Amino acid sequence: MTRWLNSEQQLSWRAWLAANALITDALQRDLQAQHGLTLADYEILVRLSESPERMMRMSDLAEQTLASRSRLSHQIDRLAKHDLVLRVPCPNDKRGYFAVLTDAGFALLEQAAPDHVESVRKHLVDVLSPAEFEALGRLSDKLVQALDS
Amino acid sequence: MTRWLNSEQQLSWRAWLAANALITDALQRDLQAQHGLTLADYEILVRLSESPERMMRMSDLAEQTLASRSRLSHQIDRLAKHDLVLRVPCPNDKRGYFAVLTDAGFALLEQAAPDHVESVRKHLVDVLSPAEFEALGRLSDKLVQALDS
DNA sequence: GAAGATTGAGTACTCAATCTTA
DNA sequence: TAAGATTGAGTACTCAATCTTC
Repeated sequence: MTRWLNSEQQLSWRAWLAANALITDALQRDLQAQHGLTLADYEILVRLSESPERMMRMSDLAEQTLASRSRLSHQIDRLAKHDLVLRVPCPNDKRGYFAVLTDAGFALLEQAAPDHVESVRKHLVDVLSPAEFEALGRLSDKLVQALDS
Repeated sequence: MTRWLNSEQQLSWRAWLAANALITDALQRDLQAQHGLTLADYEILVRLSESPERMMRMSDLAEQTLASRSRLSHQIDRLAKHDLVLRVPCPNDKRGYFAVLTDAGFALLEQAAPDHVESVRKHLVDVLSPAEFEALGRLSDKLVQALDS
């Protein structure tokens, strides 16, 4: 027997869907218009910039950015074509590669970051009170934990 | 001067991003594997099924499903190719078209709906307490309201 | 045989240009 | 000129197949 959602749950569910789609689109539009990057591109640059030597193994990067390996591979192709990242073979494991952030990539990230933070604040963080935003974070984290198992 | 996010806000922000991506992917995977539909396809079928005569103007449908007109047009092409929807010219406004849910489309939706609800419960609704899920809905709704203005 | 990573074909989305009627 | 809707070209993602090294 199907346990349908009641009408309040329906509304919550649709609000969640809509918030996701609208905010993601808004952030993506800003980032694209201002710096020619997709959100996924931006995430990659951020992760690399936070890593030692500004490099990460392809598989680790895929995992952290929630992308499939295949998708990441195509994405790195595109970023490499614009000289924002570089592929370097791994000396220890000859199957592996590192993606390395170039100086140009780092420079672009430094340019984009303030605008992106502003955009995240405008569409998400500053729309809620600090307590509300924290609550949203806690709920989101709970959902993530559940999915990882 | 850029107002960066503090480290707690960073964590909340990343949790929100991750929850979005993971849950959307999980729902999409289930729907695709079980019924060969994307989430966007499903939304279209739902909206049509809830409308009088099971039909809607293309522009209204685009607005409700948060798609661009161009994207909706391509999507309806694909759904029409599988005989799940149908295009019908609007008699009052000769510029306009209706998308109409076919019997086959309705039947597929009836098949898919129970599985999809189960999937939504499993990955989202039932992971949280009723109060938590309601809170998530309220916060999401607040975000949506803000974006609409 | 399994893990790291890439490839190509098919599918889906975006953006600007276009067509038609209001 | 605006609005409703579509089109096609370019770009991005998915899935299964492949290659290489472990």
